[in-house]
Amino acid sequence: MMKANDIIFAEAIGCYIEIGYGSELRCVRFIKSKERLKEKKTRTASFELDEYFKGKRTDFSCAVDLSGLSPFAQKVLSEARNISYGRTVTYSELAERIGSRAFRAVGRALAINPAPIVIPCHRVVARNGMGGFSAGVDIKIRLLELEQKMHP
DNA sequence: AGCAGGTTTAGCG
DNA sequence: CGCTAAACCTGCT
Repeated sequence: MMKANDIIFAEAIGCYIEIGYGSELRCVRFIKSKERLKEKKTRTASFELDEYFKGKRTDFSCAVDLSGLSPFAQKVLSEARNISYGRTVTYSELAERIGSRAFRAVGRALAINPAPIVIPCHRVVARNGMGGFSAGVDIKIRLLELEQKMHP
């Protein structure tokens, strides 16, 4: 299928989400726009994300296109997908799950995550608290709060 | 080779 | 208890 972009508004975190499609889901990114954008949903992933932000969905059916990433990064990201809704894991724990002690490299792999949320990199936190987030820690916090609220 | 990264842990003040 | 400093791996220049 050819490439296309959808846009949805995530009320829970107060910003727009752009979803890029290739042959599979290719990327997800956050848009902090003041202007009102027009929503566009042409694929299932868009609807699923929309439901997610309303707290009605806890998992995604779509595959993510990880080609182009290093084998290590692919391992990290696919393992990250196994983290269940409302749960958090530390960087070092995620590293152990893929049979490595490279917690720091894990952070690096998560930082280049092409599709946040679908690949729940926001559920990976530092041992002493929050850790970072490529799109801004504020968004990470909002996401975790959303999941906390639906999964007490 | 060398450096920096979404860390971690130990060690000192 | 809060802060600095060294260490663990991987990916880019």
